[in-house]
Amino acid sequence: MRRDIFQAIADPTRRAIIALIAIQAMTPNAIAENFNSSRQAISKHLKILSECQLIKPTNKGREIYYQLEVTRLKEIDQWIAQYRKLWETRFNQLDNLLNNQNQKS
Amino acid sequence: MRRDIFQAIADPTRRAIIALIAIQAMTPNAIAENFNSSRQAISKHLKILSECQLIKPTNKGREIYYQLEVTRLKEIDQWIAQYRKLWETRFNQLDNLLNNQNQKS
DNA sequence: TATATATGAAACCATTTGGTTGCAAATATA
DNA sequence: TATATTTGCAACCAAATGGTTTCATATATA
Repeated sequence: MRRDIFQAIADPTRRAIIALIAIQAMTPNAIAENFNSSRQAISKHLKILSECQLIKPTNKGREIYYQLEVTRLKEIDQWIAQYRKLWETRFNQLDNLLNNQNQKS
Repeated sequence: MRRDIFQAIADPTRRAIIALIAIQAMTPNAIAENFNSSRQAISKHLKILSECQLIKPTNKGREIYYQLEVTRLKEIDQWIAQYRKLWETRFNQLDNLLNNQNQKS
């Protein structure tokens, strides 16, 4: 099981779950009502999101509220950051230039 | 085949390929030298990256140079942006508050 | 021209993924 | 207490994924 945050956000259903509970914490049942697949399928997604700490459960009687741990998304942000300066400073044009020169491994 | 950009960057080998050719465009062989898996395995990754236009091939004789289309990563950046303001403005604390109140679907 | 090199495509395979159904445990409610 | 509700876990399954080996094609080079 790889179970890193990049793999966690790769699934569109999981991204939709993230978007849902970003507004407010929700129970598995309430989350599942927003999708066509079964509650158990959603629970599996919640498990994956929990395992990489993108969401955090809070027990309340027999219900469990899942809430977004938004700071975990900083990891993605940091990965993107190293490329952001490339598209901001037009270094990609430098790449075009390099592409027209002789190269060897 | 889902083949969207989130799925493309989910694989650690593909992220390593992106990091490699961000410096300069490279041929499949040159890229494969940096990994333990076969050239064909790398070629499959390049195909996936090409299909969602994260990289762009340029023919040069019998060689093909793959170059990063860095602007495609903006799509990830835009997805992250909607959550960035959450961790910047401490709205996640508001989530904690909501979690302690009664909720219904 | 004959040979070597660079690449992509196809066939195959083991593992992972995302889904299902069924069940058990814990908590609420009649 | 008996029943209903909420949830997680296990078993199972089809499809996707990431890898391999083999082969065909195109371009350099001897």
